[in-house]
Amino acid sequence: MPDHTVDSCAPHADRVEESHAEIRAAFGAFAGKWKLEILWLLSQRMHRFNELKRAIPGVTQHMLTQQLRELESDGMVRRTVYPEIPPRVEYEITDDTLRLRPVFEAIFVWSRQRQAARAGNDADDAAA
Amino acid sequence: MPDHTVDSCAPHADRVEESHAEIRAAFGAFAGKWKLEILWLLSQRMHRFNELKRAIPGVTQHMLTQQLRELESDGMVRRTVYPEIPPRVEYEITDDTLRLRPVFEAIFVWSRQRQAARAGNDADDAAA
DNA sequence: CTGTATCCGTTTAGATACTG
DNA sequence: CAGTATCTAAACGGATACAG
Repeated sequence: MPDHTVDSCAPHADRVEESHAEIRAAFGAFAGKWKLEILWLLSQRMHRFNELKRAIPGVTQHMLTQQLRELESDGMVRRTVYPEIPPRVEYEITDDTLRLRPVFEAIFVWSRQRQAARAGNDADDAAA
Repeated sequence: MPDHTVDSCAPHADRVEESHAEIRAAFGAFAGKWKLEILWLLSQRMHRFNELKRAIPGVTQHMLTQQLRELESDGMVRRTVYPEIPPRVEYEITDDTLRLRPVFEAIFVWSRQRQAARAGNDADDAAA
């Protein structure tokens, strides 16, 4: 999708500065040690609280609750409480975070290219 | 590049677990408050130390040095020292980080969709 | 210019106990 | 099950001063 809000003849420096502000804002939305991992898990499917806790080795209840609350107030995650015994709380992504899937896919591609490049370098080293 | 190490008829859960390990590793590579922003700036062009410092409002010399050293030892950034007076140090991306550009572009797309969705919701709210 | 060293406050993290 | 509350320790981050 081309950007028709900006004159495409504008000097490159303007676009870079605008991009810088944008990317800072975007990065801020998922800054936090566990947020990307939480969002990635939720982009696969809905999770209950303890499901997330088990799925993320190393996270504590304390931090998981905190990060989930921040994601919720940023509109990145929807929290649904079922008033049952025992209690059930489900976490889902919102439309905003569903659109993060291409980002995760791009990260996958990068990660695999990086591993392949390293394997290639290792092979070169071994051959040399 | 398809994954031929795994039977493509394998249950979905296997792929998800494999993906989880991959994405954790990938996230770890640019975990750190300033790393994504540094990598994004360097993906545009080479920067000198103080250029980066000026370009990243809020970063301190301390943290910038630390994060650059970590990125360097992870092979994400190349550091070149010119033994001149005054000293000159240049930071460039490596091939590994050049391939992060699609990730940044995906983040841009997401960021703009998010803003557009919010503007749309605001318009809906106003119209209702 | 490009750092390093130090001090200090904030954030993160882990452990434990307790609640609806 | 899904949290909250509290305490403590460690890691992170920022300000300042100093150095090659």
